[in-house]
Amino acid sequence: MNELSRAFYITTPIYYVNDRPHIGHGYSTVAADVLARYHKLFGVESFFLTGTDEHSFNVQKAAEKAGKTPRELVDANAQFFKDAWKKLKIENNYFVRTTDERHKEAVQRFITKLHEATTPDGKPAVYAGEYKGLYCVGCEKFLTEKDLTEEGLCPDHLVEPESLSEKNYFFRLTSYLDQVKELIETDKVRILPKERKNEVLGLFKQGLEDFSISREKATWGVSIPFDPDQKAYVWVDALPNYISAIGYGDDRDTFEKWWNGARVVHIIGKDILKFHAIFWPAMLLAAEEKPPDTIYIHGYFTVDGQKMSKSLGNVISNEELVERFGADVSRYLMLNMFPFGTDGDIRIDGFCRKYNADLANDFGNLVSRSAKLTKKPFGGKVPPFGELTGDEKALHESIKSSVRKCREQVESLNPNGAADSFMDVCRKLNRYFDSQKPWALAKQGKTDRLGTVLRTTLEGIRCVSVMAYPYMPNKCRELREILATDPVPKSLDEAESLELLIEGSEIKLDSPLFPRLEEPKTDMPETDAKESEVDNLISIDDFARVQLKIAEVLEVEKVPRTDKLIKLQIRIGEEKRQIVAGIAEHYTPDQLIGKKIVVVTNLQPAKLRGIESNGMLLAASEGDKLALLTLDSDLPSGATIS
RNA sequence: GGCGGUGUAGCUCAGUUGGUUAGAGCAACGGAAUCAUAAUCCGUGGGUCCGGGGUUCAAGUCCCUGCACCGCUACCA
Repeated sequence: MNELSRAFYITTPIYYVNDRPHIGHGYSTVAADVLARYHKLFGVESFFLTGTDEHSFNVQKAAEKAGKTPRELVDANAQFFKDAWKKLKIENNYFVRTTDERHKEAVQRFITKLHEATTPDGKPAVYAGEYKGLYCVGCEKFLTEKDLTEEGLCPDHLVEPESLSEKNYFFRLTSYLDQVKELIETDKVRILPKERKNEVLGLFKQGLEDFSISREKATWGVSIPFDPDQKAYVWVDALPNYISAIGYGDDRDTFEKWWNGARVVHIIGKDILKFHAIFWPAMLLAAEEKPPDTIYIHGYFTVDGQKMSKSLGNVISNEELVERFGADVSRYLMLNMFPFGTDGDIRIDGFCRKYNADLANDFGNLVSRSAKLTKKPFGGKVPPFGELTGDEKALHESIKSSVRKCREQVESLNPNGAADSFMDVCRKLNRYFDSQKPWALAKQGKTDRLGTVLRTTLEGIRCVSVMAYPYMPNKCRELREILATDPVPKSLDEAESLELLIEGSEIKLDSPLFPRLEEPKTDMPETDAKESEVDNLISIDDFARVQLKIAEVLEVEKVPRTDKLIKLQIRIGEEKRQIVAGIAEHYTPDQLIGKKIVVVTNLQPAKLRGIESNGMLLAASEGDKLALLTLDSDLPSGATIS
């Protein structure tokens, strides 16, 4: 395959506008930016799209709460993302917002196409239906029983969903499943990394249903053209951003160029895999457009083994990282702490260590040591070549092979591999430098040979400045200015030559390119715990709504054929109740009988595995440990907690 | 419980269609060197390639089985 022979269109997900950008968003965005910049450096025409997802009931709600119009809110929030990307030196070609008129028109056009479409088995692709279900306001979606936690709550928001029924339009996904499955099996739609392809194919086995593309109650959204009372629902609104941004609705030539003429790559996180790998290609088939070529699912990271979350207060923002390391280094570190496509853990001291090992020691120090040696014998100027030996020729070949590797790795969408390729060159240069002992040559007065060695090394560094440019555009520009060459490399080909520096031009190195950092134990980018607490504040009235009481456990029995569920008969004062809890992995029935526990008593009843649960017991957990809340000293059951 | 995945040096991982002394980066240790940002270079890993069984002239690599962890998902292919 030679994917580098055609234009390149890469996208990130559009980020939900109510979120604040953190390094999770940064990760996707930097990855896409680096890949896009590499393609440009390879001479491949590229288009890089990112943006924000701005419709939803929650946006409407948040705006009301903030006393703003939705428009004001999304304008302000979208700006946070734009600012973050600016700081990270993201060079997107376009920033799509789902509230753009242009996008909305494209969505309407897309929905109209779907509405007019007939499925392969001769049915309308879109039909009206009644949707009954459990609706979580937070998720702004209907949940199925199986989505819920053991307590019957939405797993993301931990609130009980409402029972709701409304008229919706549905997309007849089931009629396209065979086609989509084949696209994936045959890699016409390539799912990377390949383990993810299996996961998607597994979803087909489980069975998929038609999905709803509209909502009746929403007001902040795109109207359904053939039924303006309905608004487009998330997937049919969000996914078309990939085509609206390149002219699906209003510029067919541009659309042709980037959608049909380019290699279309969606970079996504695993949470939206199903929608991108299955829903999106199916809708595109119905709308008579081609599916994307590649969907790359990157990993998530945890911070010190824990999921990044507002409530844990361990969210790292892009700004914090940039403040500490600068944009370029942040870009390099974000992407290279662990392999692309797998989950990884970020440790508190990991960034510094990686920075010192790669950039300060291998890269920056190489620049310093070679530049310094040109000072005396050559007056700090680029020395001329003398006669080349086998060592220089071998080095040159070796660099060329690293450049090839760089190209291959980018072609297979692996930014880590590209970083490896230029770090390899740094190591090769350090090795070459050591083996030639230029400092000894200087003492021996072998100026001719010394010049050759230094020149070769400097040329090699220039090669690195080309290969690393997509990662660290500013640092590389700085380095190229030090080397007195064009600040911006024109093509990766420049990395294959060892004779592009201008002899006699001055090398201007005043301070280390990547100064070494102390490795602090704990003061990595500080988390915004304070801020998240402020965000989470509730009033005393809110708290008072939750009724907590002491209960005594009377009988306990494990719910058969479940891993976690346990059924408890409890006594609250004189009242007896049954509750179900997901603690079987941590407590045996015997351990629980007779215990005094804390129970939420005014929770809506829920059915778990068909067993009614009237309340929720309180327990604390961290990682895989869990402990019940009990009493410090004895009180009768039924006692209230406040 | 089902399906899928993973289990290789202290850590993160590579290991092609089974074939000579199992590799890389980081960390550690020893040495060299001293141009450099206490940076660099060289050397060092008695690793049961998770355990057990099997196929084979030959298995980290294939088959069976047990265990552990992860992902998706739950009366279910």
